[in-house]
Amino acid sequence: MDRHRGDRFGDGGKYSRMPSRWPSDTPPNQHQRFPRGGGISGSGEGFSGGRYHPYRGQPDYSSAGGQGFRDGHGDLGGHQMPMNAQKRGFAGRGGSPDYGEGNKFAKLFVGSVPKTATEEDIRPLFEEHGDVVEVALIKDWRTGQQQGFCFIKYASSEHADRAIRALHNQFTLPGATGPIQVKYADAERERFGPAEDKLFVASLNRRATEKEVEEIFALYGHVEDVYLIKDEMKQSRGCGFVKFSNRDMALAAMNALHGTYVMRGCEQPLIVRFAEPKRPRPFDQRNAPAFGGPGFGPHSDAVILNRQPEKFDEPRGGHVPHKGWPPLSPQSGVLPSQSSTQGLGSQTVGMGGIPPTLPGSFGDGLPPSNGALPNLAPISSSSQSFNPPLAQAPPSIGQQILPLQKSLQLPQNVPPALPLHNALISFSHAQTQALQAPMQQLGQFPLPQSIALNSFSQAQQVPGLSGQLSASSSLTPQNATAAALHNPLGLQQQGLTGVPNQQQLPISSISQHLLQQPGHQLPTQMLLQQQAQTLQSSYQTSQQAIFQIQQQLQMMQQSNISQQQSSQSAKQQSPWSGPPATTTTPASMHGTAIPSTISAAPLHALSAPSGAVTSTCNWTEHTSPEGFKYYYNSVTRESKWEKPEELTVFEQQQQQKLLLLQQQQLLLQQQKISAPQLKSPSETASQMQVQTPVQSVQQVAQTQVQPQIQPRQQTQLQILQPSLVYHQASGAASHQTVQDISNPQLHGAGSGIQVSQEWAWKNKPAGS
DNA sequence: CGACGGGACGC
DNA sequence: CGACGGGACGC
Repeated sequence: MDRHRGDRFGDGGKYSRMPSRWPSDTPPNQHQRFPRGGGISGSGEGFSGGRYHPYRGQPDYSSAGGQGFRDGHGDLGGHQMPMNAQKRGFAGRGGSPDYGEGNKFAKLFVGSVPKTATEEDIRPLFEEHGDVVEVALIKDWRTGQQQGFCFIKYASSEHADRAIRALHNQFTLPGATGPIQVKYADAERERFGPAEDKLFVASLNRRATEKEVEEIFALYGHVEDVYLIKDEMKQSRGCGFVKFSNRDMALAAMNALHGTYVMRGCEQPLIVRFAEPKRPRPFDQRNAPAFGGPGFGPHSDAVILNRQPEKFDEPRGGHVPHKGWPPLSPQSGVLPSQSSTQGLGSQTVGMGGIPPTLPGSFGDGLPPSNGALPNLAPISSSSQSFNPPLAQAPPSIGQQILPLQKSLQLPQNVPPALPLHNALISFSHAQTQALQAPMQQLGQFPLPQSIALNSFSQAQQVPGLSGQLSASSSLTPQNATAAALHNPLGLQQQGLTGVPNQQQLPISSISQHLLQQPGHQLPTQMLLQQQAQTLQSSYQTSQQAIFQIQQQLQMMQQSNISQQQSSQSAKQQSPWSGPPATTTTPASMHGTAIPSTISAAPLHALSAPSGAVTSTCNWTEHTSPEGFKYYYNSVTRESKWEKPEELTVFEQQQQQKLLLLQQQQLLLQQQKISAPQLKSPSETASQMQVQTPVQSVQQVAQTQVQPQIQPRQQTQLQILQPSLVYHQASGAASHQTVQDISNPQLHGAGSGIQVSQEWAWKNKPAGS
């Protein structure tokens, strides 16, 4: 049909794959058909290009690709939900062969296709990942010139999903200027419900690059896209969009980062919320909650009635950033032109108030160089861009804590209890961290490993430097949890102790110290009550955290299953069946290989808690831009205004689990309490949680009055509860952990750095 | 506070 | 190769 002249790229070179993807998602076979990599034409140098993710090719950390994950639409190849759930009314534009009759096909938009490409150039690549029903190279109907993009129609969305995961940003077609973009066609989007995997992010450091932003968000899931809005001068405007592979990741990130994470050089914590539709029409009923029957618009009374108080769908997280400014990949090297950065740095905050004592305190493995600012480059820094920014970057640590303070005096019409939600959310962070490592080991989790690890090791550092301690104090709890969670996975040893160099104060030792602290001097009463309240008020949020975890666990399980299957079954399978072999153990793991067996058993134990409880619910609550609640099913892609009964039931189950656990703990603790000394305030806390229903919100705010003690409690709890957490693993257990974990953060935050330091100091290794 | 690029429907 | 169809954000 339309072959085209202009053969710009004479070389028969095929697709040049982005380097980093090489190991993981190359289908075993099919190589012959589509020689990739090979001696590829260097043309596809994606790095300098202005597009996002020019860096994706960097070898450093992003090892595993985005595959192995169910994507936002909740499909994991194979099992599928009865498609019938697909709404008929709107979704399928009736009549069309494409959309009628089951809506099977899925059309993808493919961008960055060389205008000279032919179908023969394109099709094979996509056939590697699914049944291609059609390839449509779009060209201007007048000039006949190709437009540089095409549409690929797959037999089903599962195939399409696979293709997206495998190809988006992963290949550069010969002659193209950047990697191909693979996503659902606009026209398809409305069939798949709201894309709630995209976040709007503001309060970013204007000097931050897309990469840096990605690194922050990558802790919570696979970041597919980062776009920073820039002014005419190409300068970032401090806000942008982060797109995840699915909404759970997005939610996790939002939970953790919003209102808490302060980028270095910034005074305000990040604003993170679901992005509103790009199109001028914000919330057309046709798109998202499209169903619900006639007269069921956002403005109908029904909806309003359905509206709920404020469920913190967009909570603020107790996230304690790994480090204010992620250590950038070493090789990212230097900006050639320093000149271009003239005026920069001006808007960045000075070091106001924060002691400039933590030069080397950031990743990089740099030993904390005492006091010197020497390695702090002057303003010109931006060239070195990566370490130097410290120059004007006040110790992120301090900043990271500040946000928490701020969150305590939260602006918006948020109930005073809200701040404590931080706690829970931090859980999701810790959880994420905990789960990441294992998953990465499995090669299933597309997160920058180095980041997670760094977070760990950094937290462990807790060196004598007081300044850093503040950070440590806030990080430790999370890591403690992470560690705890690692345990059941058998990962703790590797994951934590496997970083001997940096680990100056292993969690275990911390815990021990904490345990050794006399605990009865605590004015616990109020605290406990407050905690109790926290428990209550944060239930909703915890639900989310729990849900996320369960999701992740599920994914892990599924991954394992598929792995097993794939390893058992013949190697010659459909190119797109099953995940890639995950044998490669990244060198970055400090040579600590994790037994491949870790996953299965413990995980099952985790996600198969006491009894046959529903582990997940595909329904999740969302808030439309207008503020109306609606519900979206990640599997069926249905969305509706009314709360699905499934969800209600699910929540009830979770609630029950919670209560159950509480009771168990109550018993457990009553026993202990009867003992001579009250050694564990946290126990009492749990007790109180049960006994004290709802306290006046005011008290919550006062929580911060008792800073130093919190950490102890927290850690203690960690130790006391592990069994519960592991074996019950129910949402309740998780919740518990979360809650307790959070406190130290809040308190540390509330009282500022000194407190944190104090705490850290007080808990320093025995000798002192 | 802030809000969207890059290419978006051929035959 | 066809073309949903209610009811209209809010600065």
